[in-house]
Amino acid sequence: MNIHSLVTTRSQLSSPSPRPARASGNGDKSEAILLAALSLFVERGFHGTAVPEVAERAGVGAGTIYRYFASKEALVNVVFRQHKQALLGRLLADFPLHASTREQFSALWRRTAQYVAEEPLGFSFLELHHHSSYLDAESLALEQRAIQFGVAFVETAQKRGDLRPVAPAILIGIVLGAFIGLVSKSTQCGLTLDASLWTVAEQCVWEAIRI
Amino acid sequence: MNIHSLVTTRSQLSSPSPRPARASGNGDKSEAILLAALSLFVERGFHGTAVPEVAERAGVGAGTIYRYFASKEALVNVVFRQHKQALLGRLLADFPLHASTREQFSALWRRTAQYVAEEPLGFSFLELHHHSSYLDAESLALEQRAIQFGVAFVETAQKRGDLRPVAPAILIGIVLGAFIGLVSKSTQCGLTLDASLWTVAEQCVWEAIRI
Amino acid sequence: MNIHSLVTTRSQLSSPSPRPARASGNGDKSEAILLAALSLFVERGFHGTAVPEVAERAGVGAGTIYRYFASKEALVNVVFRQHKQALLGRLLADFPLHASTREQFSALWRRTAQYVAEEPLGFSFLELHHHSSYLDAESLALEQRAIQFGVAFVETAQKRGDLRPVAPAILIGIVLGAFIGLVSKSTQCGLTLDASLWTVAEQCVWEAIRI
Amino acid sequence: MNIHSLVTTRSQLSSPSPRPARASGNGDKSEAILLAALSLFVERGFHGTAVPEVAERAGVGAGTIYRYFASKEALVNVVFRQHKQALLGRLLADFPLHASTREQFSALWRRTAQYVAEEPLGFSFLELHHHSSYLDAESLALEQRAIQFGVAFVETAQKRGDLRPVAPAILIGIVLGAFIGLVSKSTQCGLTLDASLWTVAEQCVWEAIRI
DNA sequence: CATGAATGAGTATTCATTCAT
DNA sequence: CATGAATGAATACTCATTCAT
Repeated sequence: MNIHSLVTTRSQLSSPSPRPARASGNGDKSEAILLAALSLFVERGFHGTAVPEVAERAGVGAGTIYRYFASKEALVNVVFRQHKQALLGRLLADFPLHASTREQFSALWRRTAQYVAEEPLGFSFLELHHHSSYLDAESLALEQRAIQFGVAFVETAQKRGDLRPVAPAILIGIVLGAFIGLVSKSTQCGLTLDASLWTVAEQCVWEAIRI
Repeated sequence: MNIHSLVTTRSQLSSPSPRPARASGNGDKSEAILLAALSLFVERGFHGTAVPEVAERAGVGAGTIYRYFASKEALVNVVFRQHKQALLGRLLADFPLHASTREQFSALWRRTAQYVAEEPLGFSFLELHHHSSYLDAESLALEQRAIQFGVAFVETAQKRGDLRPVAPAILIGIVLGAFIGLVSKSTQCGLTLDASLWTVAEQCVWEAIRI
Repeated sequence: MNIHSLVTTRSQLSSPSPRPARASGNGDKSEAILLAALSLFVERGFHGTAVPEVAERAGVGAGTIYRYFASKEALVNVVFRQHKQALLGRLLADFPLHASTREQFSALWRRTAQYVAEEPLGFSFLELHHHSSYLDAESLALEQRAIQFGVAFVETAQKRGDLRPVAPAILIGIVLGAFIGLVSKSTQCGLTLDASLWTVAEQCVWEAIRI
Repeated sequence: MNIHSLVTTRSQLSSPSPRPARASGNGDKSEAILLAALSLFVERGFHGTAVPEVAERAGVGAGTIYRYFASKEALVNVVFRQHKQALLGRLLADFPLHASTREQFSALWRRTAQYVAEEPLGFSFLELHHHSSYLDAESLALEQRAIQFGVAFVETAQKRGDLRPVAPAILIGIVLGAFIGLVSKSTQCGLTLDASLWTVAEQCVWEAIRI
């Protein structure tokens, strides 16, 4: 699969917050539950979070959660997909297919940084936690799509001779890992990542992978 | 605190596996429990792991765990310190204080890679999981020592003019993150990290931080 | 503190059984749990009673107990206070402050006998068991009030020259002990304590303490 | 059964402490276990006491207890019988069969007081705890013998016209209860029961039952 | 639809008892 | 004999899920 086809197959990738309100208006409750679940999962992890806690933080009854989600596991999977899709959507939307690799890299980097700024909890949940014990097939498939996109980007760039000729997984691991480590460490140290720091960091990581 | 004093204060940092066998031989049970706990914590996380599961995988009775560890929390802290100390011990042992920054970086990179090769579960546990909800004071202090060492290394190298002049947390985040991302991604993709891949990756990440 | 002030400070002393039913009706469950706990604590003591046993006898799920009581210890303290208050309430209600010592003694004796007749389990629990290992501050304070009342009664009567001039604790120990021994022994022997036996016993014990 | 036959059937009633040492000398361990068990049962009750605690206080291994006693229940029954027999032995030994009722009562009262002074833990265990949930047939039989002795004493005295003509259980309950209440209350209040207090109390209780 | 009381399977932990040394 | 490490059944308590209101 090449990068072109991945970018244009943008089915059902939507951002979480400005979701089109359903006529019934119960999207409010569902959204409140998803938000409460997200923040608790980030704080205490999936197994460390009790469903009644989610209900309380969402301001709904415990039973209500089960009107919107079949189980605690179903809930965490919706949270996962909601945010994975939001991030992936941003990366793919109007992806500059014909720009230089450096410009493409910069676009990906800045879009992800933007996502971190706007959805810090979403990013923390997606990237700072281990999901292996509860993701279902649909979530895993979504994750696969994201990986394929990364691989396609790297392979295309390598063919152009812009990136080091090593296994894409290596480069992706380094870049994504560096990004996550950056966010995580600066949060840990109370360091605010402003535009200039993001730019410096982008330059650093670009140096790691470029030829 | 400078890097010299940190490196020479190498109190009680020992590797986990070749622990000096006690005459009584009951270290066996304790070790089996620690090993079982480690692998389960890696698979399912602390909160997702039940004590009886640990007992079963260790091949001991559930009650036996409490002869060696006061509680599930005490157990996870021993696991944490055991491996954090092992890793930190390797990094600090005979650290080449008078070598060039590049050589020091290489030593740290290869020693950590060596640790990953020998104790993959230990590394996964240490770096791929969120420990904030259960670490006790002693474990946090140990973690602090590791961070101080990293900061001291970076600051020393920056004074020498060898590393980019940005907040140490940024560089540490990038390097450590890249390392973790590399390990995690290659595991995910079934890619074996051999010596040459480690060397390439080291070169990549060095390019990210050097001036 | 004198007997007059104790008797008129009759705050929140209520009898357990005819508790004003709440509209919601969940007092039923709570009451069933308290009743089941009471009977089991009498039979086997606090430490000899398992929470699931209480649940089963109350006809509720084990978890339900924890919706009404924070812990097994909280439960036993509510049981204790419920019955201690009921007994103390009966003793203090409209206490004949201006009657003769003999009449006051008779009132106390008959009121306690009445309580035994109506709440035999409550009395057994209160007086036939050692509570020291689990009573909380509130329960101990209540117990203290009961003791103060007894001491005040004895001291007042001694000043009037109606009771033997020995330490109140001695007289209280004898009277209360005799009452308890009487109840306990007659239960043991299958002897029903009817009105005439109560009257005889009262006369006996009065002879023990009067001048 | 009359009092004469009971007093002369003094089979196997022995005092606990100066037990004839067995040749093997392991009576020491057994005795240490019984002593430790006694003090713990008094402090925390049977169900609140763990066997390893008994072992530790006795200064023996946990397994050793099971060389002397078949189970925790067997142990508590031996403790019970040991002390019940000791008390009963004192009461029956050289009982003044031909003295006046008043003198006989005084003997019983003072002998029991003496027992309290010498074996306070034994008395506390026997009389201040509920044993119904673990006593075996042999212990219950011993208890029956004690009761029969009391009944025989009362009936004999009643025939002589010295005690009130009410059911013996009533009088026994009052006397025994008063004795226990006295000990218990004075302990509670930190009051030392000296010879004169014992004498006063005896006079009080005698007044309760005499004609 | 929404609720939250009720539940029982599941959790961490304790403890009476056994048995290899 | 004496031990104490080992155990697993039992305990107090939690929590995902259901269902009557």
